[in-house]
Amino acid sequence: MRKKNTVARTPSTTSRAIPGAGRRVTSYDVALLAGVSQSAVSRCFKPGASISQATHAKVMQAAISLDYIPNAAARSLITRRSNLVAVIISNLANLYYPQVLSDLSQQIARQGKRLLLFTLEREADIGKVLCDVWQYQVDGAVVAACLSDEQMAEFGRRDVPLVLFNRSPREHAVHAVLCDQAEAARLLVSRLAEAGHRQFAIIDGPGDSAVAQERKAGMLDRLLSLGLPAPIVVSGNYDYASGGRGLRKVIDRLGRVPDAVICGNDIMAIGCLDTARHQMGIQVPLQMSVAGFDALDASGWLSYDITTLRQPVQKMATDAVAMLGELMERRGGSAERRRYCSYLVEGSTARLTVEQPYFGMMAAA
Amino acid sequence: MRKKNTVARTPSTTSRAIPGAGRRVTSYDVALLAGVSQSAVSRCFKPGASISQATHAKVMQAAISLDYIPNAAARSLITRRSNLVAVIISNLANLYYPQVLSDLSQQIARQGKRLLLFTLEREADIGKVLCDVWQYQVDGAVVAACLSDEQMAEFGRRDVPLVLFNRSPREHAVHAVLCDQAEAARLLVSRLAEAGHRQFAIIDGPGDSAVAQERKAGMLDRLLSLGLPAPIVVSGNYDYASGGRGLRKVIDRLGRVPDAVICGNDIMAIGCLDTARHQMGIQVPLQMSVAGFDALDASGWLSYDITTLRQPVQKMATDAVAMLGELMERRGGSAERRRYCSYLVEGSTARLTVEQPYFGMMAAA
DNA sequence: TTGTAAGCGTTATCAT
DNA sequence: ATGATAACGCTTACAA
Repeated sequence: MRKKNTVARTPSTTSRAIPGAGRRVTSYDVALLAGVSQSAVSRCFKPGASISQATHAKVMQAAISLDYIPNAAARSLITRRSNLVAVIISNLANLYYPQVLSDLSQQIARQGKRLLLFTLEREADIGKVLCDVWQYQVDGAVVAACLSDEQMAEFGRRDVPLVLFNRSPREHAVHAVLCDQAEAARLLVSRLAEAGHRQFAIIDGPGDSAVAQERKAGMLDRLLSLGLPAPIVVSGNYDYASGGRGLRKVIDRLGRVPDAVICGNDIMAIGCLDTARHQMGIQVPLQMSVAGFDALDASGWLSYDITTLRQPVQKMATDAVAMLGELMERRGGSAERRRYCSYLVEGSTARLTVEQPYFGMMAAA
Repeated sequence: MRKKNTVARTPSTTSRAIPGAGRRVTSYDVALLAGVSQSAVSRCFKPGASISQATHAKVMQAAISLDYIPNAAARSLITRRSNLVAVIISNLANLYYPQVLSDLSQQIARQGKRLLLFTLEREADIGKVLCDVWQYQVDGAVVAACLSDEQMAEFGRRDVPLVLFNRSPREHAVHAVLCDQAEAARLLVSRLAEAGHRQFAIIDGPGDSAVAQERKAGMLDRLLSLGLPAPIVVSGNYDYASGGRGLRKVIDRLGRVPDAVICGNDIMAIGCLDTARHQMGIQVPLQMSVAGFDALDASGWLSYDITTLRQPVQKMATDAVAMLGELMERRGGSAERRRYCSYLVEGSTARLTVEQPYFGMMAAA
């Protein structure tokens, strides 16, 4: 019955109803040419299989002359491993941290896996995407987007190892690498408060960014516990323009320049800074401090030198894939949640130490 | 014989030698539960197959209750379509144009395909990557990296539609979307020359960037044909620091400030500009013009407002996938090469018009 | 070490 | 409209 298969494979049978292509080269073709069995061919492509030098050579020669490459679909059907890793990332995250995707890609390749990429225009699209993920029987997934509890549970049910990237799962049994955004935000507020800032303003990130919500929550939390006046909170959407717009709204609402503006990310901080300096003539940091989050490359440029919080994103990406790798090898293992700390990059857009009083007076004048 | 399969699928057979997972849910399980044949189940998941309402409902209900999702590997084995599109992109390109990857991803998803991503640390890695591409039987590929003629030919031999992104194939029969880098560079040089710049300097991109080479060639070409003095050429690697370093080298070699510095991309232009203004006290554009390529978001920020050339990358990405889509539908079609023009963004870092003489004198003073 | 044969989970081609 | 049944191209016992 398989014989029939072998016969059907002679070059004479050319006409096929398949739309485009001429027949594909299979391991049978190679076997025929090399004068060995099909399984011998298969073994030649399996590292560490028992094969004699002689046949290996014959097979490889035949394979090369036919341009033969094993078919991953057929292989994964029988081995039940696709060697695919899904990466699900929101568009936002990709645009602001292109480095992350590059790192994930490198690390996944290093593990001998391929990367199936899904980007989300809106986080709400994740349902459809997951359906694709299941179809392709990925061996694991790194997700930098919001999953519902039910969605996380489905990974468990389908035995697909999952590592969340920068999302804190409510559900306990989920692996994650994450940066404590709220704690970072608290740290920043504390440092600014110590340096004497009292009236804060927050230019918040978009509502569908989990990271933005955590940052805001951390700020509000610490401001409250320090007994400082309620901050002005305006919303932005992480882009340059909303930094400038946000600052204008803040000043409008407050009737004056706040002591410190904390922006949900560095892009907005840069926008805010540019508007303050170039359009409103505000001296930063003398009259007002500006701080952001992320420590982008641009944040360190001479024209900005933003005071910001750096997340070790590269390390996080590397570790996420390493974690996933272990999960894929020996499935199971207890849920691990690896936390990373942001650290403060003390740029020059915020006063972080108490000035001599008269300096402060002069600046205000 | 298939019967055996059906039997083997009763819940009683639980023990399997497969490492981790319990048995997967297959269409046989669904068929059994719904009380129909396996092929009926298959048809239910094929859009536009002939199925009665009644059975469709029964099957879907069973499928949902079992969490059944068709297996893409098995499907692609028989249909000879993986519904995968490979995207091969150099790390460089991804970091500087994250938008491109996002756009490609969206468009590929819109065509009902999934994106298999390969990023290249070095362009030399492409050989290994291609091997993976063949294994996974992708339906098509978008490549933003350098391919040898032989490599392009292999796409043809294997009947995998290919669209090059921003690489001009020497080979004729290859589809591509590209931006004429050399022409853009010539345009820029001409405009600067018209405005009176004579001594040019070039801060070149890295040697393994095809785009950088084309840009440089275009500049040199036009400078020569205009009979202008030979430019100082120093090499950079597309990052911020090499912009500043490049400027210092240029001034070192020239013994004075050049009339115009053209940088291989905007990041270097920004670095050059920052160093000129903040560290060397050079007035831009009064004493020296600075220009770049790409029109990044950052190039438009108030602190910079770089004079630069914009490539319609978003449109290019969209069109590349559209082209690929057509190729995948009705295979074949004549090789199309879609060219796009860069257009000049007249920022404020370069003089583009002839100043009144005495203004020029004042500036120099 | 090698060959034989039984799947892996689908879709496609037939009859019915 | 539905159900048998034969591929698809591979890996992996098992036997030789």
